[in-house]
Amino acid sequence: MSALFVDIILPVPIPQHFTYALPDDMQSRCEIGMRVVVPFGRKKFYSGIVAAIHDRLPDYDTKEVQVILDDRPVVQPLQLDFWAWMAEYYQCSPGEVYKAALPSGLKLESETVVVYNADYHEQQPLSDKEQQVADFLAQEKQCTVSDLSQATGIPNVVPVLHYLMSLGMIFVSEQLRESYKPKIVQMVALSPAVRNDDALRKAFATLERAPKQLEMVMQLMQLAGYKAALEGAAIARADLLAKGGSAAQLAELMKKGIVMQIEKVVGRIDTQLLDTLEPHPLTPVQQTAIEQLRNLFQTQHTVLLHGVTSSGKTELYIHLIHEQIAQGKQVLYLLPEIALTTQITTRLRRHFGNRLAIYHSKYSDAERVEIWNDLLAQGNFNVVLGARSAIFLPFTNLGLIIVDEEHEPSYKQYDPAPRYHARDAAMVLARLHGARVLLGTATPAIDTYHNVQTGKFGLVQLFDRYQGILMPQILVADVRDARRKKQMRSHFTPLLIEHITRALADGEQVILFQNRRGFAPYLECGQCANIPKCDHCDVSLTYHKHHHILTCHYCGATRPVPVTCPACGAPSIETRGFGTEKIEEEIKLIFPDARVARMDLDTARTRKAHEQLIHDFEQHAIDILIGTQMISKGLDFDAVSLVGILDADAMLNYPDFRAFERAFQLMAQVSGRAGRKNRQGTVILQTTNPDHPVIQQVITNNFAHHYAIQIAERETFKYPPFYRLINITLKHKDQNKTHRAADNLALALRHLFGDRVLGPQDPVIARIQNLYIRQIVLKIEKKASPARAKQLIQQAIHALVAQPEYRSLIVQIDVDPM
DNA sequence: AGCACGCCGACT
DNA sequence: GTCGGCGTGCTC
Repeated sequence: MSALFVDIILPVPIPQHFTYALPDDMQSRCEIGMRVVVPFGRKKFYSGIVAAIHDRLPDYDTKEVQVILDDRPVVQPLQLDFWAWMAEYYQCSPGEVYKAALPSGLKLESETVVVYNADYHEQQPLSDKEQQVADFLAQEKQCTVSDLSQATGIPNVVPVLHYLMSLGMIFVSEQLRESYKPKIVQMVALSPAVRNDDALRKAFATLERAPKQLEMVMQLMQLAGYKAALEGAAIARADLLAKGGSAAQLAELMKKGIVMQIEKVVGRIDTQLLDTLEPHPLTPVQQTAIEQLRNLFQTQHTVLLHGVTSSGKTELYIHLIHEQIAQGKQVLYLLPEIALTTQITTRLRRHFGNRLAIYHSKYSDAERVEIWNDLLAQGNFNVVLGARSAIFLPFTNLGLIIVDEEHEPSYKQYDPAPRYHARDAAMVLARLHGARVLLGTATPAIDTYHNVQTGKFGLVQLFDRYQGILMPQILVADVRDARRKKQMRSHFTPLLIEHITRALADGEQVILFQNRRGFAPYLECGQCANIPKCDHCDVSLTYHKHHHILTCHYCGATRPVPVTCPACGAPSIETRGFGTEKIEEEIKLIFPDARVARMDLDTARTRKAHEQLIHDFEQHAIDILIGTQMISKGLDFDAVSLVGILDADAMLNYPDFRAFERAFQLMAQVSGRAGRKNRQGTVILQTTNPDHPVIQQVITNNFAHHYAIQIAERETFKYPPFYRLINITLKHKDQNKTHRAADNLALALRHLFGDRVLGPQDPVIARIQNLYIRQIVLKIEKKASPARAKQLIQQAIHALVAQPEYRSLIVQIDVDPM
């Protein structure tokens, strides 16, 4: 047998595979896609993925594969192709894709464990720190380095360990810890020896003077069923003890050999069969739509379903999923994280029962591992409802990918790499599977709609609201006018106040939208106009009144609120601007009898808190809900008659070529929350600029006009979808170096790309966490080869960081930035 | 990304 | 004098 080597993907941001020798005895067992444990660096061990097996001897010394962890691949060849595409397209390392793709329970990493040497008896004089560590270890026998550091309170404990190791007092070893643990339930059954009538009778006789124990055996047999119990059926120990009786009695029964305890591995995911609903019959309009979809999918890979809110898109999805399942295919249903609420999950659960897996960040990692393994084994699941990371699951037979709320910018991952767009990646994934993609939204992304216009995507429209719900009427409240007439009550126009009052009087619910959390975006000294800024970032600090603290929304740093101005000493610190917290406070003052709640990142951080708020609002325990864009997604409420958009201007004044697109989407989406059966909802849009084209487009619900204006601008100013953007971000803690490096790189790129290079320029926030930031943007023609462009960019970056001066420069590439 | 090596400031 | 800060270089 010739020597074999394996190329391994390791979870490090180094743009290559690592080649290891495969020991002879592993050669027959090793397959592509399996996990192996390999040594990496001076001491660490990692689990990596076998990407290739070959016999090409590398020109460096190889280390050996230590263990093969799996007896079948956990990553399939098709997935590895997908990973390779992603690493290439989004310009990151294979290891970064691996890190994003696998649930952490399947990624192992070694940890240094310190072991106390029991044979060590020498007395050496030790320093305080050394004595402290020695005492702790003498007691604990062994401990991880991080636990040791925490227990002793010594931040840098490694040098101490080095010294104690040289004395022979301790050893260190690298241990892999398996973070995924199958869930085990203790079960109780009759011992084999008593599993016949005769033996059981005799056993009962011995329990004559232990009535409690006898009773427990009877309980066991009742719970398991008499006949089944005799065949060895087991019941959960916890269930048995819940019927009364003590652990001591159970222990006694085990000692007598009458019952036995068994460990059973159970899934965390509820797989019991549920009664599932048949799909509801479709309305004629929906029926037409679904037929159009089926026809288009004959010829198109991707179809856009452009349907207004409440037009029954979800019902169409459910029908299509049923069709796919009937054909033995799998379906992936993607939603942005914030839209994955219980409302949608319970609805799908009712239809697909235990065939539906839900995969997103608020589920535990152990659950994610189980979903992964189930799909790999082609077990229960054939529908996955998930956030963007669900595209990495090991599908075997994908027939359809639904990307709902297709326009959502949160489908793009920004940090850490891979900076992928789940919608675009889903289309690549679908091609690999020969599957179709359905994009759904009420407000298509400009890029997507352009693909429809050019015939790349099919289009199905659904403009009738379900069950006769009317589109809301949208009214503009002119803030500038109200201010001039001194009619504003804090941040509310008379029109908004009037409508809130009426809605409350009619027992209806109100949603107020303000896309900014906290109390006030910044503080300002009334005397000298000084604004408290973050020490590490170039942003003003946001005032959070509830916690009475100033927070930086970029690095999370907090500071106490100054009583007097730090610059001039005047006691005249004033709040400026307004966030959800301030709106909440003011609404409570104006409507003291209304039940008011706030939903933003601060109040809905956990899944529980989020669901509680939604539940309370559904149950009408809340009259007025104030929220950020969190409220614009995935929520359908029946009794919302009024939606207030408090500050439309903030969205329009954002310096980004997609600002108008996003403002339109947000306002249209939020407006979609208004409206109820049999009655028209109202949206009040507060702005200082009622004539702004985007405001007009929202009022008239005129997507076509919005698209026409936007697409013309994109073409004129060379933006997507006509050009492909690549953002290059440079970061360095020295401002001068950041600037010089950026100028250098821009110059080099101009030689290659000419005036397709923009900048360098300061990003909106020019310093985050003490790193100064510059940005270069490249606009590449759509027809040009992106691979070639990326290759040239990489070369230019390599040449730059090869200069000693720019060694610690951080360079990030963001392909198709949002 | 980790991790170790190596060179300069604030403490015994 | 050293303890310990983080700049720098390397990982098959």
